[in-house]
Amino acid sequence: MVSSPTVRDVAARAGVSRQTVSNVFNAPDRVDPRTMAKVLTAVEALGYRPNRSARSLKTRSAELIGYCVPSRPAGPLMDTFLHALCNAAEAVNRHVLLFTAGDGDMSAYQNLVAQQAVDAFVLSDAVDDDPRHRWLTERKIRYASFGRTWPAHGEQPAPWVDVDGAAAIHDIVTGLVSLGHQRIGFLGWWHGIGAMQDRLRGWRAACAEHRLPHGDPLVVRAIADTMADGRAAARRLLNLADPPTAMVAVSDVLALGVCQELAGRGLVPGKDVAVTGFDDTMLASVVEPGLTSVRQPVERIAEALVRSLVGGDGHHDVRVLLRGEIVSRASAPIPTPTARSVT
Amino acid sequence: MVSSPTVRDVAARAGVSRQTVSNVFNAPDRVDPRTMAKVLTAVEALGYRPNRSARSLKTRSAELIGYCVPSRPAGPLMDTFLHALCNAAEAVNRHVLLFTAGDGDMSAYQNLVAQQAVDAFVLSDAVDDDPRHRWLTERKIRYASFGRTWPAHGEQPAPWVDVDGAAAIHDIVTGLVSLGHQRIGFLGWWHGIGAMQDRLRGWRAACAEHRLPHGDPLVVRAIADTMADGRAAARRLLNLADPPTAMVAVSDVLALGVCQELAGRGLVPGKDVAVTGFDDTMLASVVEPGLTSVRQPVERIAEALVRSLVGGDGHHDVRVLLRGEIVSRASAPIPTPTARSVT
DNA sequence: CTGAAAGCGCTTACAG
DNA sequence: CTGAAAGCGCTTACAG
Repeated sequence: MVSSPTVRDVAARAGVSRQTVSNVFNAPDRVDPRTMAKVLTAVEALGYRPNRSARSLKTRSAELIGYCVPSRPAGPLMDTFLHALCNAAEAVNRHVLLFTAGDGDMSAYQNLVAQQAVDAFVLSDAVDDDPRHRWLTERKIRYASFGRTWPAHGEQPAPWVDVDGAAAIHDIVTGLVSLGHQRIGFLGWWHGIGAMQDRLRGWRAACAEHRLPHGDPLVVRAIADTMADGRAAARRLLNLADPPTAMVAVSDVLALGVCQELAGRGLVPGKDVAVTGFDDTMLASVVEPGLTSVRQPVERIAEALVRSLVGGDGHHDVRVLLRGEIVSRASAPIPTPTARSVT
Repeated sequence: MVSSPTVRDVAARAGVSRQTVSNVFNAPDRVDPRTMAKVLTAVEALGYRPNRSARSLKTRSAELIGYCVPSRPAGPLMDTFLHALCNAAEAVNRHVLLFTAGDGDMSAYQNLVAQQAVDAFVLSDAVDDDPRHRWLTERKIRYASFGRTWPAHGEQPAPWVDVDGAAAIHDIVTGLVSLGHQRIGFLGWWHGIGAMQDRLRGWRAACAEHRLPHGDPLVVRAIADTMADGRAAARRLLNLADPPTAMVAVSDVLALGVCQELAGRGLVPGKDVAVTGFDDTMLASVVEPGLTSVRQPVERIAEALVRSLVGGDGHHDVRVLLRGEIVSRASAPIPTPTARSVT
C-alpha cells in the first residue's frame, strides 16, 4: 500500500487548482465540461478518491451509520437485513459501522457519538418500552428503528419502519378461510411483546370479520420460542373437543413444533391440518412440506430506514408501516394475491 | 446534537496545553499523574472523546476493518461470526465497516482502499482459488481470511484462520466407533469445494485407522445443500446391500434430510441409525431429536483474524488451524472429550 | 514533563 | 468558472 494520491496530485496532473478538483466531486455543475474531462482523466489515471477522514473532518459527517449487532439468538433475518441495510446505505454513499453493546448498556452508543464516528444509528429487534429509543430520543441523537417499540403509555418514539403484523395475519386468516377453514387456532407467546399482540389482534379481527370463533380456547401460548413449546401448544389445541383445522403460529419455530405434533398423530400438515409460521426463515423453506410463512420486505425496510436518516432534515418522525408478503407453501397452500387475481 | 468539545476545550478547562491532553490519550506514561487527574476530570465533565476523523487523518489509520457481507444464502453462522468479529475488533479499539460487493467485483474493495476508509479487510466464505485473495495479495492490501482458499496449484495465500475439518470429522468417526459403529457412511456435496474434500479426507483417514470400510459405495454426494438432496443421498446409502449404521453428513441441512428419510422408514435417528451434521446451526438444536454437529469456535476465529491484522507488522502469513467442537446430541450421543475423561 | 508549531487532506466561503 | 486562503480537530517531532 503505497501512499495514495491527493487532490494536490490530481490538480497538478490536470493543470487546475485543488479547489476545482474538489468541485468535480462536490459541485460538478459548477465546473466547465472541458475542465471536468481533464480532471476526470487525471482522477482515473491516478486512481484518486477523496480521503474519507479528511472529508469527514471538514464536513463534520462521518457518512457512517451505526448498527449494533444483537448478541442474543439474533433474529433469523439478521443476515439478510444487514445485507439490505448495506445496500441501502451505499445507494446514498454511506456505509454501516458495526458495533456491539452489553444489554441495556448505552456507553458504546455514547462513545461513538462523542467521537463523531457515526452520524446516526439504526436499531432493530425493538422490545416493549425500548430503553434505547428513549435514550437516543432524549439526547436528540439521530436514529431509525426497524420495528416499533410499544410503550406502556405515551407515544411511540419515531422514526420507525415496521411490518404490519396485524394485516399480515389478517391476510393469512382470510386465505385460510378461502381454503374452507372455519375454525382457526392461534399460537402465540406468553411474554406479551408488542409485535405478538399486534399479530393476535390481526387474527381476532379477521376471525370476527369472517364470523369465525375467536375466543380464548383457540389461543394458546408458548413459553419459549422452541419447537418443543410449539408442539405442546399444538397438543392443547388438538385436544380440544372441537379442534381447529388450521393453526396460525407467531413464528416458524412454533409452527414447526405444530408440524411435529401432527406427524406424531399421523396427520399431514397442509392436508389434514393447515399450518402457518412467520418470518419466512430458512426453517420454513428447508422443511418438508414447506411451511407457509410471512416474509418481511427487508429491502424496502432498509431503504426506508436509510432514507429517514439521510434526508438532511425534517423527517424526524417517520412512521412507515409495510405489508408483509405471504409465502405460500404446502403446509397451507393459500392463494397469493397475484395468483388470486389471475384466477 | 450540539457541537462536541475538542482538545482545546479540555485543555482550557484543565489548565494545560492541548498537547498534554493528547498525551493523556496516546502516551499516558509521559504525563504526570497529577496532571493526568486534572485532565481526566475535565474529560469526564465535558464527555470528551477525540474526534475519529481528525485522529484518522493524522495517524493515517481509519481504525476500521472492512467486511463484505455475503449476498448469497449466507453461511448460517454469519450472524454469530459478525458478533464475534465486532467484539474482537473492539477489544483492540477497531470497528467493523460493512459493505457489499457484486460477485467477483472488487471495485468496492478498491474504492474503500483508495478512500483510506479501512485499514484492512476480513474475508469469509472462501471458495477454491478465491479471486479475492489473489486480488488483495497482488496489491499488497492487508487482509485476513476466515477459511482457506484451496488453490488448484501453488501455495495457499495467507493469512487465514480456519477450522480443521478433517480433524473434526476424524473425531466424529472415532466417537461413532466408540458407540460401536462399524460401518459409517459419508454424505458430501458434488461440487468439490476444498472444505468438503478436507472433511472427506478426515472420514477416510479415521475409517482406515479403525480398519473400517471406506470405499466409494459408502460415499454419496448431494447436488445442492438441501434436505431433499440429503434425503436422496441417505436413500442410496440405506439401499445398499450392507447399509451403514451411522452417517456423517457434511452439513446440518443434509443431516436433516437423512433424519427425514429415516423417519419415513420408521427408523429413529440416534437409536437405529446415528446421524451427524456440521456447523451446529439453529437447525441442529431446534430439531428433535437434536442433531450432533460440529461447532466452529467463532470467537477464537475472530480473535485470531483481528490479531493478524493489527499487529503493526510481520504476521503477514499467519496460518491458524483451530479445532472444531463436537456438540453431542441425541442423533449420535458421542461422548465428548470432557465427558470421556470424567468417565 | 510541558508548550508552541506544523501539517494530515480535504471543503468552502470569498475574491477575481 | 477558477484560484488563493483558512480551518476542520487531531497528533507529533521539536525545543525548552
